[in-house]
Amino acid sequence: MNQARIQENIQNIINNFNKESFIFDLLLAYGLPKAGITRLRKGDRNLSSVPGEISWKKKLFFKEAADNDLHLIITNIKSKIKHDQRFIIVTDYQTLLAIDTKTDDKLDIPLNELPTHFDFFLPWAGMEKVTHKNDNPADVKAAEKMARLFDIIKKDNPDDSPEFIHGLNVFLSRLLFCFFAEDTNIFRENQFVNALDAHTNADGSDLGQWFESFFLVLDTHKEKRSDLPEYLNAFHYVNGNLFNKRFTIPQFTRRSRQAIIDGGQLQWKDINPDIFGSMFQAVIGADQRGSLGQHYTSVPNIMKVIEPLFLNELYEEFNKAIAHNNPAKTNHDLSHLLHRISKIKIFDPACGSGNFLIIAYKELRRLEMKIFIELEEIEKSHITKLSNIHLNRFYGIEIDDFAHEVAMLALWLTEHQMNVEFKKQFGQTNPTLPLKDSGNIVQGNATRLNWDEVCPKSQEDEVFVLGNPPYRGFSQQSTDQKSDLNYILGSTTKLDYIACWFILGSKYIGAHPKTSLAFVSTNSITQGEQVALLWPFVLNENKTIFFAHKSFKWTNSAKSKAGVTVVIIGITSKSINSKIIFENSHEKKVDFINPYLSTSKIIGVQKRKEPISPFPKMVLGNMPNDFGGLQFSPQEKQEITNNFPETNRFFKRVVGSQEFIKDIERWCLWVKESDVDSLKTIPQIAKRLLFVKDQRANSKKKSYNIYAEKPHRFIEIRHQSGTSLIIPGTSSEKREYLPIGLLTGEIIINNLAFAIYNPPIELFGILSSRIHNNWLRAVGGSLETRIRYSSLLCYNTFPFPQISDRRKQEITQGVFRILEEREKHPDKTMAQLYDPDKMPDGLREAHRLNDLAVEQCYRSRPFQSDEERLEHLFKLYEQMT
DNA sequence: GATCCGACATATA
DNA sequence: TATATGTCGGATC
Repeated sequence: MNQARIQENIQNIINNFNKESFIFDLLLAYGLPKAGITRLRKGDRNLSSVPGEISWKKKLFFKEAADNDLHLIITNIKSKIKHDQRFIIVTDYQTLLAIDTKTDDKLDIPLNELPTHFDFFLPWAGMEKVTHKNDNPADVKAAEKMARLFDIIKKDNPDDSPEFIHGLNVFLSRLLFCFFAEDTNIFRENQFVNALDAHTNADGSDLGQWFESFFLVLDTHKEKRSDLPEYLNAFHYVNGNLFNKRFTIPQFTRRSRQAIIDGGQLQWKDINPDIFGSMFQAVIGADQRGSLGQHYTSVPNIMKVIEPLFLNELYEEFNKAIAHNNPAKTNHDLSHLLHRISKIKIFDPACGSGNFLIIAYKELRRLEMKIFIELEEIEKSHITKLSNIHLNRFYGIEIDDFAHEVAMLALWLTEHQMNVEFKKQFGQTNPTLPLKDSGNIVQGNATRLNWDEVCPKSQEDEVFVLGNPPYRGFSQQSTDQKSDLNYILGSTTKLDYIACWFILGSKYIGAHPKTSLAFVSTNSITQGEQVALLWPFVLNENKTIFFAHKSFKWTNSAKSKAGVTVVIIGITSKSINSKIIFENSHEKKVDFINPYLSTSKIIGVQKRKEPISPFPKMVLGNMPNDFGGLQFSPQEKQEITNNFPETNRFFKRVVGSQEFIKDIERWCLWVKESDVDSLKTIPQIAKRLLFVKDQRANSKKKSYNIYAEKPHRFIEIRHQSGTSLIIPGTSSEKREYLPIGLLTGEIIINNLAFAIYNPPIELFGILSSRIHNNWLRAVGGSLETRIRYSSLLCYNTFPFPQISDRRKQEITQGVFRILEEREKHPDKTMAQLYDPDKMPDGLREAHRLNDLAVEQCYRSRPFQSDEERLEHLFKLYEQMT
């Protein structure tokens, strides 16, 4: 049961309040076993015989009270209860008091406010109030410690061969296992570090040898061991292939030996295998240290993937089964579900150190436990309950050798943790040692491997592909990554590297009836030019997007978080009627989700060289490619013109997005060929020209090299004198209107904005209209969530009808109204004028009138909503293309 | 020659 | 450190 459902349940209790059933309804709302609650109600499970009191072992002590001193009553109860009841509740049905006996948290609220405090009782639903489960400083500390240890050992062993590095990776993961084992009852407490400390020399000289024999012991059955000192023989057989290969063990020194002993002092049981593995990923490459853990996926984000991908559906089946009034039916359905979840395969083709696999494993084990609890309630049987969810149905591909070692290790550690949880509940469990098979984690390049070989599937297999593959924009990709993309697509492309995973994932799903996929991805594959490039390769063979999380900012608890905005996309070939869009923690059921993650019936808008509407040409501003050399701040310019007043004529104002929006003064050199010689006589300018010349000459690009000989000029010049319409290339998404402007005089627009030279005035009105804004947001690119204008994608594709001169005049009048309103605030920048909270009323009204005039051109009936505007635009777009 | 993008970049409070 | 909001020129077509 998820939290939203629980909250809904509680709201229902309050809305249809019933004194008699309140407490039982409350327990039901959290998904506690129905059969148990029924028996509690009948009385045979109630440990209290006092009327108005309900006492349920480990769960609840409830008391109805008419007295006015509820506080006194609850304190009294707290001091007397003896069946480990988690919550005490006392109420007079006006006020509700509650105590969480485990955390000592208290609740004191009017009863009708219960829905907003529903989280207080979440432990009933198996959700502990761990405030920052994913913000564990212990993980970071441990990772840093391991990184230091790695450095020390590396320094003492200057061997860079791949074999040695691999051996070191394996050694570190074994060490991690030992640390963890002695803190979590796999070994005895401190058994490993004590043994090491007592039986090796302080200078580290014999430590390598000791590890060699120690690992051999862990890999040998107790019966097969002989002549071992008692302290070594006391270690259990571990197996699981963790210790079965021989590698060169590094040399140790006093320092590295001490570092290992110090490592044992950490509280390893506080560490989450879900996260800590990711931290260690960056241990190896010193160049990655700064970005330690930047890219690991936090538990909440993993949940955003696995819940809609499969977990919610499994819980639906679970809830349906326990809702039967017929125990035999419930029993049957639950057994079926048990079987189903034991057969599920989970596959992460970019698994890193296995976070997704670990969380998925944990969630399946938890569901399995809940099913066992329900079955127990029904049967009171003593069938042997042992988990049937095995690590060998978890698959992964990881390119990094160390991460892949850690992934296998972390899966074992998680299995152990779940076994401990299981034992607490059922008194027995599968033994942790000797370790069984771990997950099927393959080390390799996922873009080159055959996924069907890594995770084979029969027609009956239910497979869920998930993960957070690497993102890399086209100009950041390495040569190898480019050839990976090329290999998959058969041609060069401007797609992000993650496209490999979507395309291969789609191929892997094929037409398989029981396979779905969901990845966390950079949002740029759902915007701008990439949409039309990527999605035809993905949404083939009846595949659809069946859920999507719209753009949200990437976060985790790493020190320096990756700067990216992400989406989550689920794809399947199953036919699913109602798709779900998640946005700002709200979900919306829809019929269709397009690759922009909205609901219009549009697949992808392609870049166009020419406008489809009767518009003049829009061009990118003038591109300096000057490495900063040809542009000057007012101070820099003044320094020169003060000394050489005749140089004033060489400078012109230059405007990009920022200069226009924030009214920033900036100057550039803009000269005729004939003036170049006199330019060179000014020392400050000559210096700049030399700089530009050098930079251009050193560029990899031939076209830049050519212009090294003309360092006084911008490389690409498109300027025309007269009036120009400026459209900023990037602008905040918070603004209701795109701030555009008319520039007069010789102002140079640079490549950070677009220009229409000597435009018809009504174009100003059309491009600043709400309906055009809708279009940009729908089909344009973006920088994270900022609006990014582009001529080919936004302007040339914008459908606008041919209009009469009268209409043109109406719009032109509106434009003048907007300009007048702006002029009333000469001291304000565009950023201030278009701040959605502070926009002057007059300006807003002028825009409203402009919108009306523009929208009149499409149809006489006014549009009711943005959705309606977009529908209309898409229809028109299809007609016009 | 022209342009769209960034597991971003940078200023500001 | 968190928040707000747009640089610059590389790589590709």
